[in-house]
Amino acid sequence: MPELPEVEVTRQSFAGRIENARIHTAWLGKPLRWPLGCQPAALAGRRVLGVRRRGKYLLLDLEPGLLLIHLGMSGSLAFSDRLPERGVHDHFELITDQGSLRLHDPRRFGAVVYAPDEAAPQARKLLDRLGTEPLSDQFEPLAFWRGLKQRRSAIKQVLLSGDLVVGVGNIYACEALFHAGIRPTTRAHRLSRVRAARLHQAIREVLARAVLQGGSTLRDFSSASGDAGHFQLEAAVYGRAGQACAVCATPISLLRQGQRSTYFCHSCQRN
DNA sequence: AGGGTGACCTGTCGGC
DNA sequence: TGCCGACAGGTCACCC
Repeated sequence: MPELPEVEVTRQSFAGRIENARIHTAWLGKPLRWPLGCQPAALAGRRVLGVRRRGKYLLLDLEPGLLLIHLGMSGSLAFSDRLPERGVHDHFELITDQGSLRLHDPRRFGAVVYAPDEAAPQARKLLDRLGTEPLSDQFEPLAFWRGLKQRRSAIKQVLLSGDLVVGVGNIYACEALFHAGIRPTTRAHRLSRVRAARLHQAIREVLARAVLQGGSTLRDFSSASGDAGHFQLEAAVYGRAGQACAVCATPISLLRQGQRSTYFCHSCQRN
């Protein structure tokens, strides 16, 4: 479910409310992608100082410690002072004096990992390889283009790999490539500096717009406050195979790249 | 070392 | 109605 916009919207929806909360109880259900790395009971009594985001990870700064939360494909968080009874797909919960934070994740590709701090191996293992934050000033067109020049695989695969730029998943890779007029199969190293700059801009605009729209709700994503996203309603290509392109009316094409669906306009997007 | 593939897990949907 | 395969927002370990 969650790409950068969904993760950021989730963060914004509960960061302020959990700030300075004292953890009363931590509860762990079925195994997630990785083990927590500590006993849940060891988290009791700690404070939650705040919530940051790095790529698709949420970082809960504790006193002391750090919790890394990844939503995988089907995860979502809920934060409230009164949550309904736990369901079969609820697998982690932090009960605090300001409300409960609960992870719902049917496929369990998500994870909650404890690390003593950000420099600890448990955290570095997950964060070290991550590329640049696309909405930060660190993300520059020229550096992006230089990075692309070193990669021979299809541009969409490079975006999804997350080692050049983070947070771009299947939906927003398709959308950004459409807005930049670039065919998803184009080899990254063949993009000109001008087209790389166009893609750089498209990534920023698409992600920023999606955050404003509350993310994309395809099946059941909602923020930690329970609000659905609306960006899917303005997707130009994602999930629209066979429908007319809004720009040129050509039917949107569908192909598979690395076992993922790619949507694009054969006419608007060129090699 | 870059690049491609299978694996993880559950739910849903379309076709027969 | 029921069964079966394909597919779903991610990413890691493993091969060449």
